[in-house]
Amino acid sequence: MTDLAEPARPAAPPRRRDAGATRAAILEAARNAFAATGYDRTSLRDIAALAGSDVALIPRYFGGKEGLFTEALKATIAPDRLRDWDRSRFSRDVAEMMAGAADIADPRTRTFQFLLQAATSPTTAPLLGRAVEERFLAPIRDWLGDAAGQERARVLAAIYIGFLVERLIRGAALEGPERTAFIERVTAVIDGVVGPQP
Amino acid sequence: MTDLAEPARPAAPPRRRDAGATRAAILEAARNAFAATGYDRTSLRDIAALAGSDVALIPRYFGGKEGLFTEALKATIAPDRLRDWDRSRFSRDVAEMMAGAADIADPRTRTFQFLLQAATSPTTAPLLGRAVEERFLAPIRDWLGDAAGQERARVLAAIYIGFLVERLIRGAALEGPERTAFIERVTAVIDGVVGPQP
DNA sequence: TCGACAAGTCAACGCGCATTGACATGGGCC
DNA sequence: GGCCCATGTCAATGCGCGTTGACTTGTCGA
Repeated sequence: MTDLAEPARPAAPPRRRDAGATRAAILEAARNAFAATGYDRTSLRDIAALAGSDVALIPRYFGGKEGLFTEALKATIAPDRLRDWDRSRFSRDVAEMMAGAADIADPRTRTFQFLLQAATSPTTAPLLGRAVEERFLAPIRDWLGDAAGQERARVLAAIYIGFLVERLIRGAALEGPERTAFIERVTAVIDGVVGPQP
Repeated sequence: MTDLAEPARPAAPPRRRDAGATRAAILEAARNAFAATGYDRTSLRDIAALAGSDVALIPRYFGGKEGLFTEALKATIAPDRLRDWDRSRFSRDVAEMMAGAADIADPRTRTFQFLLQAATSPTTAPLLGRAVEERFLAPIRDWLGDAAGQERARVLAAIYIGFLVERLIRGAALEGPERTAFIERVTAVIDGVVGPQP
C-alpha cells in the first residue's frame, strides 16, 4: 500500500479545520483503499495517509475500522444507478466493458471489487445482496420489461459478476484477436439471455 | 475462529507419529478454514488447532502460509471429474450443480467459497489465477478440443464463477419451479458457449 | 536393547496493527 | 481581544500474527 500512501494530494488547497471535510476525505480514501486491497490488508494508517489526515481521527469519527467499513459500504451502494443503455447496442456494450482492462481507474471496477470483498463476510453479505438487487436486478428487470424479466435479469447479473471476477483474477487486459473473439462470444451469450436486439 | 478451533476430533483414533497423516490433516483443516474465513482472517494457529496439530509444523511442512494456501488451492481445484463427464449431459450437469450450490453440507459449496475468497484478496488472486489456468481452463480447453477452446473455456469459467457467486449471495437453495427454470436457463446459456450436444 | 533420527512441542522474537489518552492549536463567539 | 471548545497531533500500549530455533519424545532398524 505504500505506493498509494505517498503523495496524498501534492498541491491541495490547505484544508483548514473542518471536521466535515476531514470526515469526507477519510471516507473517500477508505472507499478507494478498501476496494483496492480489501478489508484486512487495508490499514487505517494507509487510509489516513491517503486522506492526508491522522490515524487517530478514524476511531474517533467512525468508531473503529469496522464502523468505517460499513459506512464506506453504505456510501458505495447508495448513490448512482445504472446508466441508460441503448438497447440495440446493449449486449455489445456490456461485452466490451467486460473485455476492458482490470482498470482500477474505472469506478465501476472499484465499486464491484469493494462489493465483492463484502460478499465474503457473513455480516456484510446481505448488504451486497441488497446492492445487487437494487443496482442490477431491478433496473435490468424493468428494462427487459416482460414476465420472465426477473429470472433473466438474475442470469444476466450472474454472468456480469462472473466476468468481472474473471478479470479480477487475470489482472491483465485482453488484447488483439483474443479480445475480439471474447467480445463476440460474450455478445452472443448475452443476446441469448436478453434476446437479440429487436 | 475460536468456535471452529475447539473440538478438533473428539474421539479420533490417537494418531501416532506420522508425518504424512499430519500433513494431510493440516491441509484438510486449511481448506475448510480458508474457505470459511478467507486467507487473511485465517491464522495458522486456527488451522493447527483444527487439525489437532502444532503451529510450528506448518511453516516447516509447507514453507509458510502462502505455501499452504497454494497447496490447499491445488487440492481443491481438482480436474479429476471433468474427464468423466458425459458431453451430451455436460451443460445440464453443470447447471444442476450450480442450482445446488447453496447447500452448506455439499462439499462443492466449500470449494465455491474457497475460490471466491481467493478471488477477492489481492494476495491470493494471482495464485488463484494460476491454479484456475492449470486445473480448470487447460482441461476444459482440451476437452472442448477445438481452436476456439481457449476463449470458450474462459467464458465458461466466468459463467461458472458468476453463478456460484450469485448462489452464495442469495444463500437460500433453489426449490420447485424456480429451480427448474434456473436449470433450464443455465443449460441454454452453457450450450450456447460449448455448443449443444453433438 | 538401544541409539539415532524423524516427528512433535514449546517458548520467544519481531513486527504491524488498531486503539487510547494526553497534549497542542486554531477559530468562532461573547 | 480573549476565552474555550472543537479539531488535529503525537507517543505509547497491548495484542495477534508468522516464523524461528532449541528442546523433548516416540519409533524403527541394527
